[in-house]
Amino acid sequence: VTPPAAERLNREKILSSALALAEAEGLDGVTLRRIAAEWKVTPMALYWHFKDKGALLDAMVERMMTEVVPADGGAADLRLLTTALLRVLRAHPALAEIVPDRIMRTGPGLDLAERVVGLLRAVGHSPELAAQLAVFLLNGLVSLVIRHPGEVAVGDESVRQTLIGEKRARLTSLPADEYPHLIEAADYFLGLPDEESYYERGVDLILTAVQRRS
Amino acid sequence: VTPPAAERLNREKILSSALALAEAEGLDGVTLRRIAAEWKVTPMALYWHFKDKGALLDAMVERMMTEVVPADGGAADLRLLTTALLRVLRAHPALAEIVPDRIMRTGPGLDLAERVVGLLRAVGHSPELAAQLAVFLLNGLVSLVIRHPGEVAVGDESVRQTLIGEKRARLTSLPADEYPHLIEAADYFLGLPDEESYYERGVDLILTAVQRRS
DNA sequence: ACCTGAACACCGTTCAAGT
DNA sequence: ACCTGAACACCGTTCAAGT
Repeated sequence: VTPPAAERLNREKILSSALALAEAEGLDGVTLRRIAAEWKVTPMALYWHFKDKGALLDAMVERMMTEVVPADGGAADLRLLTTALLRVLRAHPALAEIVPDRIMRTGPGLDLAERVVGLLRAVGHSPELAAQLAVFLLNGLVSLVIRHPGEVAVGDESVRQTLIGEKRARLTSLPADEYPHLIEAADYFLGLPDEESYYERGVDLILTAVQRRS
Repeated sequence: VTPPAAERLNREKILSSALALAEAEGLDGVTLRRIAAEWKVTPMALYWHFKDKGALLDAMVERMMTEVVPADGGAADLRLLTTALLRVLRAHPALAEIVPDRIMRTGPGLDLAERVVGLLRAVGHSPELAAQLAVFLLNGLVSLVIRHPGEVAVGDESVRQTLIGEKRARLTSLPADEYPHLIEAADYFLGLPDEESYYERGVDLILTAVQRRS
């Protein structure tokens, strides 16, 4: 009566469901009960494979971090490391927000942090400042992704359109004499004319701050 | 049988409970059911005063933003505006994380944004770039507060001590030959030697990035 | 105008028990 | 070793009804 191994649940199956749910519906769509339902199993079955939901989220971030592979030889170049990390965050926007709290709980995350702090130490910064700069770098990248103008971290497409519509209405109906600059920049807040230049500027901003330290 | 006005529920009572809960237990402690219980009322009573929970959170951010008062004459100085905003975010750390998504839904938030974008426009930036820089500025400040090293956004003190203890154990048990730089900077990740210099450096980082635009 | 009652559709988690 | 059953302690929200 014991099911064959192939039909048994395992961490990999749970993880793949969780990642798929996150991509399809955002982080709120990742619930233990829904993952369990996908594998026709009770929610409590998951607790054998993961200590709790936090451990599952850790594993999701860990999986994500294994995808950070800087361009050849780029492991010693801060800009290349930065863009490699940004690429992965953009590939998993729903997960980006939990990265800062969990990256140091994962092996590949620790490796990445070690490299970044090492590079900043090599420039002559103190251990403490190097650490602060590294954290600032990560937070900056995450903010670029999760506060992406015009994006809303919600799975349902119709809800998203409604929210964007409301935002447009609010912005365009602002009194022009009181908020001239916001109205002038309304397009920016509602959606990006050019996504790539948004991220290029963002990375430049962050690296400028991190590197031009007096 | 109609209760006198003084005993009736109103937005102000709800708001003050919500803010107190946020301060005491973090954002997760802010639930409609608990607020209702404090006023000996059913949860549904709140729906008369606020459209939904999102509207309550908007009101909380709005209240917060009214507290942003730059030093005398500082409304035209980017650094003074920045530190005034930071002061308020630090006073309400549990609310800081919802500020970016909701600030533009509040009157005082719009006023602040208008001023900041205006200052950046005055320096010669395009409307789009001024907007991106303003958003970057806000996100940077919020990140400083909510990812404050050694802080955990959880109300319960004993749980917090446990989490901090686990983090310390993880960091100090790292193999010294693989993670020399992380170990060297472990103190930074576990708690701040000097909180004020952390924020000073943070503000400098952000303003450096925002102002030194080529 | 302001609030209640009852219900719906969810959550994560614990604990004992089964195979 | 791996999973189920039953239960607990919560969430936000809708809708009709009451005063």
